[in-house]
Amino acid sequence: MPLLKRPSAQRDTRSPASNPASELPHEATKAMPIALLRAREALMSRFRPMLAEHDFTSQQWRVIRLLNEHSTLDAAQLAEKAFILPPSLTRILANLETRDLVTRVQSSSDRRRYLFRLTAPGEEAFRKISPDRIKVYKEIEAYFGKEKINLLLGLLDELAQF
Amino acid sequence: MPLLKRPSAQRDTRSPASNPASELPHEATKAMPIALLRAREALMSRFRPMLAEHDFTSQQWRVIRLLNEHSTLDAAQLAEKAFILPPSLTRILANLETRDLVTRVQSSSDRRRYLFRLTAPGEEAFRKISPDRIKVYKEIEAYFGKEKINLLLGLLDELAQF
DNA sequence: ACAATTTAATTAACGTGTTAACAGTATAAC
DNA sequence: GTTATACTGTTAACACGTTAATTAAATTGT
Repeated sequence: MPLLKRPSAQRDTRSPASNPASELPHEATKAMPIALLRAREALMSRFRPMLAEHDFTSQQWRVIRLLNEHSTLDAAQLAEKAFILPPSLTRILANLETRDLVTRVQSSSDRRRYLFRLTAPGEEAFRKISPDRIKVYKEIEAYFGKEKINLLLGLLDELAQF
Repeated sequence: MPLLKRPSAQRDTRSPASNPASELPHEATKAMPIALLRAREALMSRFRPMLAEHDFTSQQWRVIRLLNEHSTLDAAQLAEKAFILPPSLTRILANLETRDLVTRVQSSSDRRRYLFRLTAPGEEAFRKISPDRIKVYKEIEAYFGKEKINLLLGLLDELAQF
C-alpha cells in the first residue's frame, strides 16, 4: 500500500488523469465509503437469502431481534438501536403489525409514545431463524478470526464518532 | 439527531453464569453489520449536505466522479466501480441525462452496450464540487489518521472477499 | 393558566436497494 | 443457417433511505 510521499501537494484540484492515481493524497480516504459498503454487502449477502425464506428484510429482522432482547421498546429506542430513521421505522413497524408479529401499546405516561413488543408468533419467528443466523456468524468468524473482528469493530466505532 | 451510545451487550433472558462471557460466542460478530453502517453514515453525513447544495445524491456523484476519471464507461463498468446495482444505475443515468450532465452513445461493436461520458456541464459540476469534497477528506484524515485509514481499508477489503 | 417551544411519531415526496422478469443483441452448438 | 444459450440494459414491484412538513402531546416560560 502506497504511503504518502510529499506534504506539498497543493494543486490537486486538477484532473486526476494528469497525476498518477496511486500517489494522490486522499486515495485511501476516497475509497472508504465504498469499502464500507462492500464489506457490509459481503456480510449481508449471507443473511439476506436466509431471511428472505422467512419473508424478512434485514431491517425487519433487526427490529425483531431487538424486541426479542429488550421485550419492550418505544420507536425512538428502536430507531437508535437499529440505526433506522423514524420514517423507515414507521413503515417497518406497520408491516410487522399487519403480520401480527409485533404489537403496540400506547404509553400511559406519555401518550405520544408507543411501546412495542413481540407477539407469540413474533417470538416464534425469532426462534425459528436464530440457528441459521448463528451458523452464519460462525462462518464469518472462521473466515476472519475473532481478533480481527474486534480490531475492526474498534476502528469502526472510532470512525463512527467522527 | 441520534446520539451515540455504546451497545450494552447484556442478555438477561438466560443466566450468564451457566455461560461464561468467553462463551457468548458471537457478540462482536453480531454487531458488525450495524457498526459498518454507523461508520459509513459518519462519513456520508459530511458529504451529503455539500452534495445536496448542488442537487446531487451520493450515488449520482459517484457516477459523475467515475466518468471524470475514466471519460467513457459502459453501464456494467459503472455498476461495478460505483457498486450500484443495474436497476438503480439505469435510473441514475436517466436522471443525469435529463439534466444534461451525461450523454450516452450506443456502442457500434456491441449494440446492447452504451458508452457514457460527461458533458461539458457535467465536467463543470465536477470541478465545482471537488474542492469541498477534498476538504472533507482532509478533515477525516485529520481526525482518524492515515495509518488507521489504511489499516481499516485493509481489513475491509479482506472482509469484502468473504 | 396560557402561549410558545419542544418532542414523538407520522406522512409526503423522491431517490435508491433488491429481486424477478423482460427485450434486444451477441455468441455457441449443431 | 438456425436454434439454443448467454449477456446488456431496462422495467416492474416492493421495501428502505432521506429530507421536509405535519399532527398530537408534553414541556417551558411568563
